[in-house]
Order: sequence, then structure tokens, then C-alpha cells
Amino acid sequence: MIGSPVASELLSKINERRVLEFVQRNGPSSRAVMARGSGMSAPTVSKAVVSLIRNDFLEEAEASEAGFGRPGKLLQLSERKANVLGVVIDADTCWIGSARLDGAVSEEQSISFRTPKTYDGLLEAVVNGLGEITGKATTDLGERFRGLGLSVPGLFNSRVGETVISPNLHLLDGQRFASDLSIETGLKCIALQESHALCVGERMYGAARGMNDFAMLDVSTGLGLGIVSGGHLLTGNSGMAGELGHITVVPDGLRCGCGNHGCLETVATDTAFARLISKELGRKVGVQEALAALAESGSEEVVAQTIDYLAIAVSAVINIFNPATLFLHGQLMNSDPAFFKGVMKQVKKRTLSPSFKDCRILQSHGNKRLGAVAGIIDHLANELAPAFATIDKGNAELS
Amino acid sequence: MIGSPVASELLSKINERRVLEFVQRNGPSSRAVMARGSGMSAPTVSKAVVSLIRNDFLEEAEASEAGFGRPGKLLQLSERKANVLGVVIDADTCWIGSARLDGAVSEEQSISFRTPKTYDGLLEAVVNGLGEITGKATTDLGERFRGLGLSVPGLFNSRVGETVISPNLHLLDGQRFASDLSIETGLKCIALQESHALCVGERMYGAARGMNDFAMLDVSTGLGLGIVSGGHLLTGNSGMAGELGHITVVPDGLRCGCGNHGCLETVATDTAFARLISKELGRKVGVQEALAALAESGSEEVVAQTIDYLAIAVSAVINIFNPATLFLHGQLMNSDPAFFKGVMKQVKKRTLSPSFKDCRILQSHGNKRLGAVAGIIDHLANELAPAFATIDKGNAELS
DNA sequence: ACACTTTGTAAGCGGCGTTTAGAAAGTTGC
DNA sequence: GCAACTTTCTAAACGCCGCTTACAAAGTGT
Repeated sequence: MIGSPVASELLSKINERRVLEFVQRNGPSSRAVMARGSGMSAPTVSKAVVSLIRNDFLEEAEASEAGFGRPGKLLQLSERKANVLGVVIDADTCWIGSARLDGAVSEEQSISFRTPKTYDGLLEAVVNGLGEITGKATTDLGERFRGLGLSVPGLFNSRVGETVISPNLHLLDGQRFASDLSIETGLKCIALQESHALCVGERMYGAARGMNDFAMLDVSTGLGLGIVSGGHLLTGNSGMAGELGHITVVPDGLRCGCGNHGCLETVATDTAFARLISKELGRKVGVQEALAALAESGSEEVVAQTIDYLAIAVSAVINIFNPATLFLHGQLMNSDPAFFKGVMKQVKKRTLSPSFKDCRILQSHGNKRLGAVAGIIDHLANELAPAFATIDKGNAELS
Repeated sequence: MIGSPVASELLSKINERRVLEFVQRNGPSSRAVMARGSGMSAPTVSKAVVSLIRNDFLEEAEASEAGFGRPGKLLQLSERKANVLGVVIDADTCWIGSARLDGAVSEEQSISFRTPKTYDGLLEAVVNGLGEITGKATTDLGERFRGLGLSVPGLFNSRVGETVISPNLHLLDGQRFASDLSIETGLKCIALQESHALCVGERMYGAARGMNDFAMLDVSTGLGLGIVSGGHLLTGNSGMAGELGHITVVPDGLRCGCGNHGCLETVATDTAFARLISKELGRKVGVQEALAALAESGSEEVVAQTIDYLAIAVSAVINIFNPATLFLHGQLMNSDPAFFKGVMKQVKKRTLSPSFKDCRILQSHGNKRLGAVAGIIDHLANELAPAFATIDKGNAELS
């Protein structure tokens, strides 16, 4: 309630952030281009650039633009210091990589490895991996990298930074991986729940670039959901928002990992579909194989049922969040056009018509790597200066 | 993307808004008190006050504080100009009233009347009602009132300001009531969907004062849901977010007003409960009567079933939004403690345990009148200056 | 009446963004 | 090769803003 006084310093910080974001989005640019493109005056841009160079965010590139008048010196993200690290933890594999502040992930400087069996093993493997790809001692990472972003599975409490429970990777249960990693490396470490990471990544560098109202529904292993509304990631009080998978849709259904029966997650995912087909065939198959086996088994019923439940999930998201765009992520959705079409047909029936018409549904091919990287980059930007929304159209916005 | 240049004027506007909000919250205050209470310097407060007086937001009260040194002149909301109007449209009754900018609704200057049968009748009745309570000609309302807030039922598209469809009050379908009212009166008119209004009202002046992450679930006639997350009202792309009532929970259930079968709204509301008991008794009863009739009919099953579905709704909200507080609104919930307890027991079972533990569940007695008024007041505040969040703890916030 | 306390304002200072003017660094045309 | 032109970048001046300091105003207590 009681705010700190509005420091006049704030204005210059906001402008610094704007200049930095301009370069992140548009690549190396001259001061003049930035001034024109961002609506700021030339001297203001120059001052912001001076400060950003001093803080190792930008550097002057020798290259200059060909053109008519005096060529402008290009400013680019500092090669030496404007870098971050990303880490994706999954049930089976882990990934570590480095990226520039514009989100460009380095192909050479990244590795994958099987997820270790213990928490201490995981911590050690990640720390070692970081040394490996950077060629630096763990204690020297701070020289070149400004921070590290993490994508973690399961239920993650962002308020305290703790993985509360991770059904598919129990070694994380109760652990504060970002904090532990920070102690080991001295880096600023920021973790995001994987669905939120997917969402943030797509927004900053993917298909959802610049979108302020969209949802991302991941129906692969579990049911993951990330929401951006009014330009803000929906986190809830502790970052645990988006757990759509455990609403009850089959009153006396299958037992779910969460302890209840008939959760949406048990019937509306790739995994659920594969399980049903496996039962049909009498042998365990993956999603791809299940799809391929469809012709042979001809179990129309299983398909129809899965489509139905997927439609319930999709409709729920559209009804509840009224997104301008909904991205769907998952093998079932993205590999078989007929399947996708079938779901859409049901969705159209099940969704409130105005919300349905208002929503564009797209397939997504986003990845968590970008999400992990985007997470830390967004954090750094917020650290530089709070994002300042240009005044909204503001119908019924709250403060 | 391209923002307007940061005008230095912005800072003073932000401070003006702070001063205004201080008076709204704390009542008439002297400049010195405001300076101490808001962290701003005394001269800055004085300047903001000068501007606010010039714009008829504040006025100096003659009264002065008793005390030691020089008594401070109190500043209060302008009696003459710092007023708004509120209008609540419901299926059966309408309400019109006036309020100060601090949300204090005037008891004398408010009336209720039965909702007319036609849209034109409604428009006329509201316009006449406004004249009646203010004693002014419609065209002179702008002299004393800065704007008018509306609470409207049904599905409301806030982007275009149109009620898309209102199942319980079809005369609003396709109408732009706020816009029409604005043409008639010359006032700034802002409409909010009733659940959103409830939410905004409770946040600004009710039980949810100052809360940044809460949900409000209304299970009376339909299933209404309002969400505030990270201090922002969740509106979705067009203000239609929060339609929880139409997710499917009974695959082959009753036909819902929306055209589908087995929507949550058909089984988890006061109305649904009354309908079930009515069927049991063989005569039509209301909610209160149904509750009273329970002993007589002894239909444990109906109660158990309703509790179950209500729990599904509540659990869904907690799982999906991870609110710090959940307010429940509805006769069933608020009149029978045993009923409430029964629901809670089921909710605890059905909700992901970390999210459940993280959430305080309270009964709400909010009202839409405050919501309508809060809607326009919030709009006016945003018009004065954009709300400026003090820098967040910022774990994974997006811009 | 005088000391003391608190309120409110005027003046001066430094920070910030903008406009204006001018220097710097190229290209085009003769 | 040199003048004319175009574009980039920066320095200086100006106005706005919030803060600190100093001081006037308006009470209470003795």
C-alpha cells in the first residue's frame, strides 16, 4: 500500500530497458534506428546506450550500415557478458545450454544427458555439464553469464522456489533446485514450472510473440497449461496455477496419480490414449505406435472417447480463460490431422459460441529450452526496470 | 511494441493518483499525514493536491485536526464533483444509486425497481431513475457525476462493450447498454459482467481489500467466477473469462441453457439444488424452502450429490487458479453450516493438496452495487494515471 | 507573551527528456 | 578532387519533476 517514492531515476531505467529490448528483438541497431523505432528522442537513446554499455549489456559493433549519409555504428548484445544459461529437467532426459540475451540458443554449447537417479546426482550432473559446455570452472561462470533459467516438471511453488511434488520425477520432491544450483555456481537461478516455461518461451521468442492473451495447452504426458492474460503470466498465489488436469470429469473414473478418481488428466492426454490402445492390443505401445495401430485394431470407440475428453479439456480452457489464441501441444494433436479435426468439431459444440469465435486455435511446436532461457532473460529485464505498460484501453482493468 | 515516449508528466500524474487513493482509503487527511503515510515528500504532496483541487477531485474541509502544533487543513473528496453513479441490472430487479469516489454509497440517493420487459423500457427506466435520485435533468448529470458504472448479467464482451447473450435476461442480447446510456446522459459509462463486478467491488471496498490473488465463486443462480491474479482482474481477450459453468462434468447430463448437456452449472448451484428438491417433493420450491424441507423429505442422496458437484467446482477453481483466498457466494453455502462443512470435506479430497493448503476459503457477502460503483471509480483512477506497481518480488512475471 | 510543536510553502538543486544547433562521417555529382 | 548533400550522433539550453532545506504560519502549553 505504502509505495516507495517515485524516483526520477525510474524514467531512465525504463528507457534503458526499452533500448535493450529493441536490440533483443530487432538485432544490432544504430542509435538513430532505435530512436525512430521506439519513439524516444535521439539523445535519450544515446544516454541509455552509454549506461547499457557500461553495464556490459551492449557493445559497439565495428560493422556499419551501408547507406546514404553518415553510417551509424551498430550496437549489439555484448558477446562477452550478455549471455544466460538454460536448464531443462525432464523425467527421462535433461538439457543444458547457453543463449544470448536475444534468446538465440547456442547449438555447440548445449548438451543432453539421461536424468540421474538421485537428487545429488542431478545437481552434480548439471554443475558438471555447465562446466563442460562453457569450458569454465563453476566458480567463473559469473564472468560470462548473467543468470540461469530452469524448467522443472511437477508442481512448483514459485513463492518459496520449491518443487512441492513431481509425479514423474520424485527425486525433485521438496527440493529447491534453483536455490541449490545458485549456491553451487554463484549464478542467479530462476525456475519455472515447465508449462509456464513453454508459455513464456513462446511469448518471447516463439509463435506467440507479442501476444497478450493466449493459452498453451500441453496434452502429452500430463495435462499442462500456461496462461498469459493481459500480458501477464497467470501464476496464482504461489505459481501453481494452471493445474487443469485434476478437475473431475469421470465421477467414478480411473485412479489418478493425485489420489483422486476420474481426473481429466487420466483421459485427455497422449499417455491416456496410448494406455487405452495398449489395453486393446494386449501389449504396451507408445503414442506413435498406437496411432499406427489404429487401422489394424479399428477401435473407433477409443478414438471417439479420447477425442471427446480432449475436447472437454480444450473447451474448458476457452470457456474459462477466453484467450485470443490457444496453442495445442502434443503428439496426438500435431501428428494426425484427422484427429485434430475431430477434436475441433467437438470443441465447437462444447464451447460457448462467442468465446469459441473469439479464439484462434493453433498447433504449437514450442520447446521448454526456449522457455528456460526466456525465464531468466525476462527476470533480468524486470530487474533492470519494471515493465511499463503503455496506458491500456482499460475497460475494467484493476490496478 | 512501439511505446510513446515516457513523458515526465507521468511522474506527477502517478503521484496525483497516489494522493487521491490515499484520501479514498483513509478519509479526509491533511497534507502532512499524506506525506508521512505515502512516503512522498511534503512539497510533492502539496503540488498533487493543488492539481487535484483544480480538477475537482478534492476540496479543503474547514474542519481541522485537534492536536499539538499547527492544525492541518483536511482534504476530502469534493462533495460537488467527486461522485459517481452505479447501476445494477438483474433478471428481476434493477438498482440505481450514487456514491462518492471512496465507494460510500448514498442510501437516500438510490432506488430499486422491477426490471422492465423491453430493452427500450429498461433504458428509459434507468434514465428516469437517474433523474429521480439526483433531482437533475438527464443532461445535467455531468455537473455532479464523473461517470457511471454498470453491472450486467450474462456474457459480456468488454472489448466492444456488448452483451453477447444473457440467458436470464434476453432483452440485453446484442445490446450495448453502456454505450446507449452514455449517449442518453453524456456520462462516461463503464459496464462490467456481474461476477467481475462482484470481484472488483470486494477488492476495492469489501472483504478482499488489498488482496492481489483471490477468486470469487458465485453459486447462486448460475455459476459466476471472478479472478484477480497478480493484482489484475482476469478478463481474457474480450472480458468473457471466468465461464466455469459450462465445462462438462456429467457426460450425458441435463440439457443446459448453452445447448450442451451436463454442464457444471446444471448441477452445482442453488438453482440446481432447488430443482432437485422440487422434483423430490413434487412441487416447486425455492432454495430456502428446499433447505427447510430437507428434514421432511430426508433425501440424503440429493444433498450428497449437490455437495459433490459443488466440491468439483470449488476444487476446479483452486486447482486452476491457485488463489490465496477463495470467496464463496450463494445461499446454499452461506445459510447452512453443515452444508458448507460437507462441501469443504469433499473439496479437501478433490483438490491438489499444496494448492488447497495455500488457499483460505471464506464465505462472501459482497454485492454487485459496490461492484458497479467500483468499476467506474477504478476506471477514473486509471484515466488519471496508470497504476504503477512497486517493483515486484518478480519470480517469473512477464512484462 | 514566549517557547515549542507541527503544518505548509518557497527556493534551490540535481536528474531527466526534449528541442535545437552543430560537429562528424559518409555518398553523390561535377 | 572537391563541393553539396544526407544522415548520425552529441553538446547545450530549456522546462518539468521530486527532493532537501529554510522559513513562514498557526496552533498549544506555561
